[in-house]
Amino acid sequence: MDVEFDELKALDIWRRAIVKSVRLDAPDLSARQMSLLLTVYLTPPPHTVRGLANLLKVSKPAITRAVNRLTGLDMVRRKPDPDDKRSVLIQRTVRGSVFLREFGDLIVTAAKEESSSRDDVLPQRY
Amino acid sequence: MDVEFDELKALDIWRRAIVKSVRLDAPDLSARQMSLLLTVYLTPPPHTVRGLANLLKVSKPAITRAVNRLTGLDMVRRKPDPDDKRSVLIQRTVRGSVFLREFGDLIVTAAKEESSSRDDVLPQRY
DNA sequence: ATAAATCATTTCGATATCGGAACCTTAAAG
DNA sequence: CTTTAAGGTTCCGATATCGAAATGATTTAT
Repeated sequence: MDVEFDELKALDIWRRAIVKSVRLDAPDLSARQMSLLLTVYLTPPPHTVRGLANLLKVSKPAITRAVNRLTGLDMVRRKPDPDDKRSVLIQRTVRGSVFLREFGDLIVTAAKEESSSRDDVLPQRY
Repeated sequence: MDVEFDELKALDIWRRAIVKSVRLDAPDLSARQMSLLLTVYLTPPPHTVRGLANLLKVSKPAITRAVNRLTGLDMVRRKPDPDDKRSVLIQRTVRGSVFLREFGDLIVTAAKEESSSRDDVLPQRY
């Protein structure tokens, strides 16, 4: 019961945050892309294609594609590894930091609102 | 200061949850698709294409596409509106409920983990 | 009854992503 | 030195999604 209540609350915070993000016309990132972005920003470097593929349990080409997308958005960047010229380090960017800062703020705001105002949830016709 | 800390904590919970979801090979939903799914499950019906488009501030064809995807996954279903034959109601399914239940559990679990070990995992700045 | 507005989908050409195999470069092993 | 392994990208055909305009079906307004 308590668990179910927590789950519902958690899901609702998640909903509020992601709905706001979509409404703000943020880049429409997939779960893979978002998980990669968050990993690069919130876990200790170095981050490599191989390492991210293992962590997320997806193929290396899938990581390459996600990095391509995020690089196109200037949210991460590739840096050749000086110690192993086969390897590429995935690093942060200013834009990525800004995006995640704002996204974090959306979550915090959503958590604070937490079922106080229901203005934005009511369907149109009533 | 406190705000930044909360944001970081929130982002890290988000990271843990979404990384786990990706690792579990859950459907790779986009932000739009996830926001639509959560809205259908957590806000009061009825849900229509038009209403969802207004709520998420995206075009109606974008909603149609997202509903197509989620329908293919059997996570929502279309039901013709008996009162207005132009309209289509987007409704829940068993599979969608199960998915969100599990996803909610991932968030709750991530939130519990977070409070225990954070210093080891988080970088100094983001 | 006719015209206008509404709801959702379809179409269009273009781009993005899919999984998996093949590829290239570099590093390590023999 | 040659061979094998590792790291990452590119290729392949196929599918998915993009925004914008057009379409079909139904409802509302004149």
